[in-house]
Amino acid sequence: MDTRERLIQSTRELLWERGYVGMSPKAIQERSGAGQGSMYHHFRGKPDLALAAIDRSAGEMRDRAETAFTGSGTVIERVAAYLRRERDALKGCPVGRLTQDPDVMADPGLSAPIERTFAWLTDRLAGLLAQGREDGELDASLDPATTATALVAVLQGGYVLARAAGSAEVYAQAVEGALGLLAGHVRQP
Amino acid sequence: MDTRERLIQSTRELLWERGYVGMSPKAIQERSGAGQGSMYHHFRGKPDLALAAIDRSAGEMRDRAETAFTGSGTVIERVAAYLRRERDALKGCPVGRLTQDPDVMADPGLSAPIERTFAWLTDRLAGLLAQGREDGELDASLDPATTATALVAVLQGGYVLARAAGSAEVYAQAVEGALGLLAGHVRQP
DNA sequence: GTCTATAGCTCGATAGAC
DNA sequence: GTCTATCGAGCTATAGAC
Repeated sequence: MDTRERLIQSTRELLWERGYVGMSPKAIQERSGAGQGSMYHHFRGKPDLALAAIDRSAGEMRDRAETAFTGSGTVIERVAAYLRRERDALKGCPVGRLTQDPDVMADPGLSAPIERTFAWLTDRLAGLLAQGREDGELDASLDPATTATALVAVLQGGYVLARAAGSAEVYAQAVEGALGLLAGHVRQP
Repeated sequence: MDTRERLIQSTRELLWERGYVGMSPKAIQERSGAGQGSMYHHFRGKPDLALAAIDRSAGEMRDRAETAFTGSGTVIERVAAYLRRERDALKGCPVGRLTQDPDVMADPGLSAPIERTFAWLTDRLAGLLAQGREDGELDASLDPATTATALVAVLQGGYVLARAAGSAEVYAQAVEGALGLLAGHVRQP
């Protein structure tokens, strides 16, 4: 891995662990093994480096979701697979956590990829639910858009509750609760 | 409002807006109008002041929830009233947002009130759902504990999505999606 | 109780040698 | 490309006068 790549990876880790306000250029340098001059040669500064890191994390999050959504099985099975996918619940969502960072949200360049990622995710999931409704797999009364938003919110809130409790199990409970609620809208074949 | 109280209120605001790592004693002093010496006379330092602020915010959050839970109406009505209660969605949850703060979670004294608050909230809501099930208002298939966790997660995640989208409306959509899912488990009278 | 002064450190960035 | 030196500002806290 070259220096530029190591800088991006270290920044991704630090943004995940400490957020933007809690992350210093010095910490990035120490973790990546790059020197001061090296960092400022490859990137204009902290915001520039953070943007590269955020773009990378957002792209990865999107790719993983798409993999689950395009998997095999019924709509409900694919949604369940996405929700139950293995996650490091105690670390939180590397993208979602940045919405709590004042300096990230104050910078339109940094907040835009976050906004796009969640807009895409919610829309994609809503499309999947709409398809399940058309196929007769899901109740006609189920609203795809609000339901999709609620499901994504369960994941993001699950991280919050897991961290609050200091237990990844709480995340799993939130997911099972959501799937239990969803089960009431699945039509029996 | 005396100086000590102004310090606590200013700290609550800053923790809400910027989190613990993003909040400096200097900012607290400027917002509260208290001087350096004054702040360190009333509190031992930043962690001590933050603890007082967190305790206050957690207590308020608990009181508001309890008010909704003990209101009039069926269980579903009270749960809906709690979920739909007016909130400043774009500001996020003053307690939940602290779970993303590395320095808060690294300090057991600061994280304990957060853990207690969410444990209480989830348990209280689970008890309400259990009662609704006993009363025949809710489906017997609904698990109170996981459902309660999912509902609290929808709120916490709703804040995340609202901030990501820059729109309080997204929070409302998450709530309506959750209530729509819950509706499938309400027994018709 | 509140003030000012000061400490020692880190922040985010720039400069210029190699 | 990477290094070291340096900058001005802000950080969290302590000291001691009033």
